[in-house]
Parts: sequence; structure tokens; C-alpha cells
Amino acid sequence: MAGRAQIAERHQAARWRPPLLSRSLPPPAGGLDLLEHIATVLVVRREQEIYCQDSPADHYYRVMSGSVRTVKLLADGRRQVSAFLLPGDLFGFEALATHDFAAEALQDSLVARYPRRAVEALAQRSVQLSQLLCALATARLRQAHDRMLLLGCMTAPERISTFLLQMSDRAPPSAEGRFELAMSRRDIADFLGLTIETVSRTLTALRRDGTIGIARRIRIEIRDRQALQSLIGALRP
Amino acid sequence: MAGRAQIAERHQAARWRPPLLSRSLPPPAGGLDLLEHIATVLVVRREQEIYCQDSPADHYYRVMSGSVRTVKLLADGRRQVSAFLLPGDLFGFEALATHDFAAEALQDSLVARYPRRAVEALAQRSVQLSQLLCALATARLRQAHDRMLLLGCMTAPERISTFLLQMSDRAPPSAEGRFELAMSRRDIADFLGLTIETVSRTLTALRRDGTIGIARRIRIEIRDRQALQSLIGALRP
DNA sequence: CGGCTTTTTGAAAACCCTCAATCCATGTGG
DNA sequence: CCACATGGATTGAGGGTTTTCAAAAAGCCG
Repeated sequence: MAGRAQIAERHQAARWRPPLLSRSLPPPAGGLDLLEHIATVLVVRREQEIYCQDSPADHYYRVMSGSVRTVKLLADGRRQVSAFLLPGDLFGFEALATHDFAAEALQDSLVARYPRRAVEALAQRSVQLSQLLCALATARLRQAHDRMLLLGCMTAPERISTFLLQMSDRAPPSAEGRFELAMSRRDIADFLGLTIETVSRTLTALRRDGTIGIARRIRIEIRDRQALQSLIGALRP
Repeated sequence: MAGRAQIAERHQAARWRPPLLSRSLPPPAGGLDLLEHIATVLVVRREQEIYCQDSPADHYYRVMSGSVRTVKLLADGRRQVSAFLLPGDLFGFEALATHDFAAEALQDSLVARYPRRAVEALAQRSVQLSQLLCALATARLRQAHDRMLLLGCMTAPERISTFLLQMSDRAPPSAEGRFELAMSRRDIADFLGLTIETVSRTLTALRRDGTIGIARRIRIEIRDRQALQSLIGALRP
């Protein structure tokens, strides 16, 4: 269970298949292209661990295709999903000495890996890069605050609505409110601080009243964005 | 309600009284003494706002004495307390352009204020300082992750236990499990994602079975630390 | 097609919240 | 200095939302 991160290098890509949620890789953000020279590309299979909880944090990572979750596992089986990472997202950089969370692929994915030492050496010389990294940490902090609000204040329907709108916003704009969930109901539940049953029931209720459409469990269509937004409207500060 | 932060400067200290929870100010952490040259000391009264939500974030702050809370207020009255700050704690630096949270004094307090521009200018030249600020942001992120775990996974007794142990650990070591709560039950409730009634009931239950002592509502004594720790033992990863 | 996992659905229970009344501490004014 | 008013804290009863336990349905994979 608590084994070391097992990482498939590029040449282990036997039977690798293109990810469901594939998106064209966004161009590296300003300053980030520096990193591409020191990157290793990892091919990870569905459900495969990229790094495990409490392992030394000596790499930064970036999703190139597919998707990734970061999770914390507790002694009694309770689980918390910290984030879902989509193509372009950096992760693993928020750790101090060791990773607080494990990172696992939601589906067959390509992940770029950057040696931490090398990144920090580059950051010493590039103001742009160091500022970018700092901005990323701050952005992550802001995201964490949003999650705290969700977990601390919101009801189940509000959490689900927030989640659906977020996923919709992160999908390619061309999708028009249609997207596919790469994660299981358990992942969603552990992300939102609910049980799988509550997630399922709430989604069903939204489907019943026509707010969303659900096909094959994972194909979501937002039919009434207004309704979802009004569900969480009371929360806007 | 949403007025600008009103700040009492030193000379407005009429009727200022030494804070209940006063602690000797810890010596500035390495690199931080640089900041003291550009500091302004604010005298803030109990319940006074230091800065308000959505105000431009052009200062960093540090608690010198007393205590401070950071809060987010929602449209329908729901409230979230993000953190309780004690002497030595820096705050306000996690903001991007504007503050996500308001900062308010829990009691009459002294707060050091550093102009953001000046701090960043200093950070440009002092590797020590810039690394310190980055480390602080990372520490804050780690704290946020702990809160997410609390809000997402824990029951009410677990949240209260965690809170009490945290407050005890942050009190001066000489206190021996005795400390005073500067914040109201509402603050605690909004911090833990509970209601004041649940906070009150849970504290009473702990008092009844001898785990803690409560005097005059705010004076807490941890009588059975082991019991509190075992309440949250199942959560250790 | 058949076995498996995941998801959905149902019924009952638990937990926490809401509403309401009382208690207590604090501060004020006589 | 005491009586009283005020606001926060506690306590109680009842209800609602979410969880738990259990079973059926649906999707997935060989």
C-alpha cells in the first residue's frame, strides 16, 4: 500500500492508450518554456501512482495529457482528494521536504517531470521563473481557500454545483458545457467531503429536473448553467 | 458594513489595555529583522478591522501582541474564519492583488505593518528574505491542507479536539495545557465549520468527562491530553 | 455471455443544525 | 455597591440533511 512511487518511463508504454479527456496541450506559460529543457516525460497508466505520500519531494510535475489526482489517505481508510489536475497544470511543487499527498493518474497520461534542484537553480537566475513559481504557490493557496469555503460552508447540492461548474470551466471552451468525468464517484466524494451515495443522489436529482444530462455515468452536459449558478449564488461574498 | 479598514495609529491608543492572551513577542525569525526598519506599529482595539475583504493588498502584517482573525463574509451571512493569528505570526502576504479575507483584532493588539513594495524590494536583494517569504507561503499552504482535512473528513468532536490541541501547542510552553480563548464561540464555530451550539455542546461534553476544564468560558485547561489525541488518532496518515 | 466492479436506489439511523428558552458574564446607571 | 440591562453562551427539543447499511442495477472486461 505505502510502496514507493512506481513510475513508468517512456519505453514502458506498451498498451498505453490515448486518454479519454485528451486536450491539446496548452503552450507553456511564460517562463515555463525554460523548464522544458530539463523535463523527463513519464507515461503513466490509469490508477498508477506518480509519487506516494511522504516520499521525498525532489521533482516538480506537469500534466501534459490525461489527468491526475492528489490524495491523502488516513489510518482508518478515510481519504481526501486534494485536487484534480488537467493538462497544463503543475503539481508537486507545494511540498516542503516530502509530499503531503500522493499523486495518481486518473487515466493513461503523459506527465512531465522536472528535477527540483534544477528548477531551483534556474529560478535563481530567472526572475521570471521564480516569480512564476511564487505566483503558482499563491494561486494554489487561493484555490485552497476556495476549497475551505466549500468544505466549511456549503451544502451537498452547492458542492456538486460548484464542482460541475468548475469542471465545465476547465474543459476546452469548444465543449459548450459538455465534458467527461475522468474520476470515479468515490474520487468526487472524497474531493467534496461527501459520500458516494450523496454524490450519486445529488447528480440524479439534477438530472431529473433537467439541469444536467448524464450519459454512461461519465458524460456530463450542463443544460441549465443558470440553475447551477443560482444554487451557489448566495455564497458570492 | 463594507467600509474601508479603519486603522488606529499609535497616538490613538487612548484606553488601550494589555491583551488577555499577551505573550512575550518572539524574536524575529532569521531574515525578518530586515523588515523591522520599514515597519509601522498599529494599535488596534478589540473587534477593530485591520483591513477589509477585497481591499488592495499593499501591506504585509505581523502580530506583535494580542491576536487577530482572518474572516470571509458571504452574501447570506455565512462566515468563514480562515485563521487565528498569534504574536509572531505574519499575515496578509498570501493575497494577490486584493485581500480574500478581512483581518480583525480579537482583542486590543499591536500589529506591525510593512509596505508591500518595500518588502518586495528588500526580497529582491536578500535571498534569505525571499526564501523566507516563499517558505511562509508554503507553510500556509500546508496549514490550508490540514484545514481541508479537518473540514472535509472530521466529525465535530475530532474538530474540537484538533482545535484545542492546536491552541495548546501555540500557547507558551510554560502554560502546561492552560490557555485562554481570545475568540468567541462564533469565531470557533466559523473556524471549524460547525455551529456555536455544536461547539458549546462538544466542549461541555469534554468538560463533563474530565478531559478538559473550562472556567469563565474562556479559560481552558487540558486535563487529559491523551484522550484528546486518541480522539483524532484514527486520522494520522 | 458471465463475473466483476462501480453506481444507483431505498430505508433507517446518526449527526449536526435550527429554533427557542434559560443561564451567565459583563458593563452601565442609579 | 447593587440592580438591571445586554449580549454571548449553554441547554433542550425537534427536524433536516447526510450518512450508513443493504440490495439492485448498470457498466466494464475478460
